[in-house]
Amino acid sequence: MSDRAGLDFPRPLTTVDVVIFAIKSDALQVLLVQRPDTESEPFPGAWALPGGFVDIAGDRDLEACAVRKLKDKTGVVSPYLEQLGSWGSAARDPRGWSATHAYFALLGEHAAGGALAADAQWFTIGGEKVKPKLAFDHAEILQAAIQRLRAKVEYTSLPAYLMPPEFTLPELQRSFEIVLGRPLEKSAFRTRMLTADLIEPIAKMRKGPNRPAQLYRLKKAKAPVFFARTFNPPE
Amino acid sequence: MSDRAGLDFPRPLTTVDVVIFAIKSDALQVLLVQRPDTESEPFPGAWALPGGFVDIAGDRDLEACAVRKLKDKTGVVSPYLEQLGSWGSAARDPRGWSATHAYFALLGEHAAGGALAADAQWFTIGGEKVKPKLAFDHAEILQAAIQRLRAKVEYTSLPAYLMPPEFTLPELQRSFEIVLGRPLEKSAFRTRMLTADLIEPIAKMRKGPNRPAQLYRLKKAKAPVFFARTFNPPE
DNA sequence: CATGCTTAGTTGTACAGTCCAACTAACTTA
DNA sequence: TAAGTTAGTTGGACTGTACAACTAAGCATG
Repeated sequence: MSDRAGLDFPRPLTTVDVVIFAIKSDALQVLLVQRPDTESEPFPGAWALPGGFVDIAGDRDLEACAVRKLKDKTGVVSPYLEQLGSWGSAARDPRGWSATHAYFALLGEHAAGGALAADAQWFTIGGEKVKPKLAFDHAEILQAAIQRLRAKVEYTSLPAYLMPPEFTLPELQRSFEIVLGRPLEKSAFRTRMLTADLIEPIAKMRKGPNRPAQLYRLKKAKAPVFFARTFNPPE
Repeated sequence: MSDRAGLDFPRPLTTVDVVIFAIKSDALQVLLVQRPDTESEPFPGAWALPGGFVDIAGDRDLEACAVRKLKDKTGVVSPYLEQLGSWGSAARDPRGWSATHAYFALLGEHAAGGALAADAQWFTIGGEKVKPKLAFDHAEILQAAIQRLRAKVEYTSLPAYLMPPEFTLPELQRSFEIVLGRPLEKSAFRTRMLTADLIEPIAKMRKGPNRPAQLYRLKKAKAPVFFARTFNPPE
């Protein structure tokens, strides 16, 4: 049945979905969109990850489709976009066998504060899920994205993409802690960040109610940094 | 154009491809299949990764499709199968917009020594490629798989899946070195393997021309072990 | 003004695990 | 027996994480 000489066989429905993360209100949040509330649609009115069908006439490749769908809902281009994985089966969509190519994106604080499409909204992540029940297998995809992000935060600089353009080291540490859901040891964190080729100080301090803090910014065109060792796991 | 109310729009061709690794002749090898030598097929007679179209009537999900295609060519089920990623674009296949969901598999020495389908053959990997020019974008997929495998070998126990049922520690170390393409430090390697919950000694020694070596086997139903730290990078 | 509190930044020490050199153990060959 | 080889072990140096304790720099209060 596979590798048919002709191409006249049924093909899976093919979509791209994007898990878009940001830190808002001191919490990790994800962008969801509300599906149309019409009876002819699967999961009417339910919340889902942004995404939809691949347009083979307009999308050059999968990543271009992901970039398009992200921009449709947020109006911006993400500083970090990574392919998460794909899900495909007979069971995911009542309309028939379907597959999705999932990506996850990290939005900086300023980008995440902008206007959204009318059907889009930020939701706070609790554990490995959100409050609303999600359409399709999107809860599973969201969980996979959260697990992937958290695993990579243990040994990379990924949360730097969630920061505003200028930030202090304690603020950066806080972003790691929010994603991971646990405190990190300050001196090890500082050593890690200051010895990596990642950030540079700017000639400005953050004034607050206590001691002023040095402001930093990401170095130009910065790819994520990989560290040789993870933070120690929580007990 | 996306999220169309109806489903009467063109869909991408959808395939699953599997990068199957094994160690044979003291080298990392990958299984390739030769495409049909007919003019009506794209890349006639060229070597390609095992795979092909998703059969939406017979394949429950993407992974089932991958397992089927691996078994078609090798006759066995792999002890380790991991999703690698997906590639989809207008440019990969002259027949039209297509997407593939790629997996990589690790075959133990015994499984890799068995009979193959008539069109399949093992090829030695040099650097991040093989000698033959591959069909479609399979050279790119193979490169991604090799990079993924090597990156994960720095901090996991993955090469254990490439071993025969019984092995010595120096043999296990050799498998890591073959995949990584560089020597590893013996005492650190032994500490790593013996303190992980991965292998157990059996009541048998390997007799050879020098000192006898203790034989080990993988502990039952063993998921890969993750280590907190990578081996030090080569200079 | 002094004191206490808070957060920013720093420092010395302990620890786990990687690397290296050197060693002992167990075999084979000349 | 000596030399060579591989298997297995050990002490010390190194890296970077965690911890406790400290100094620095502000603010509020009495």
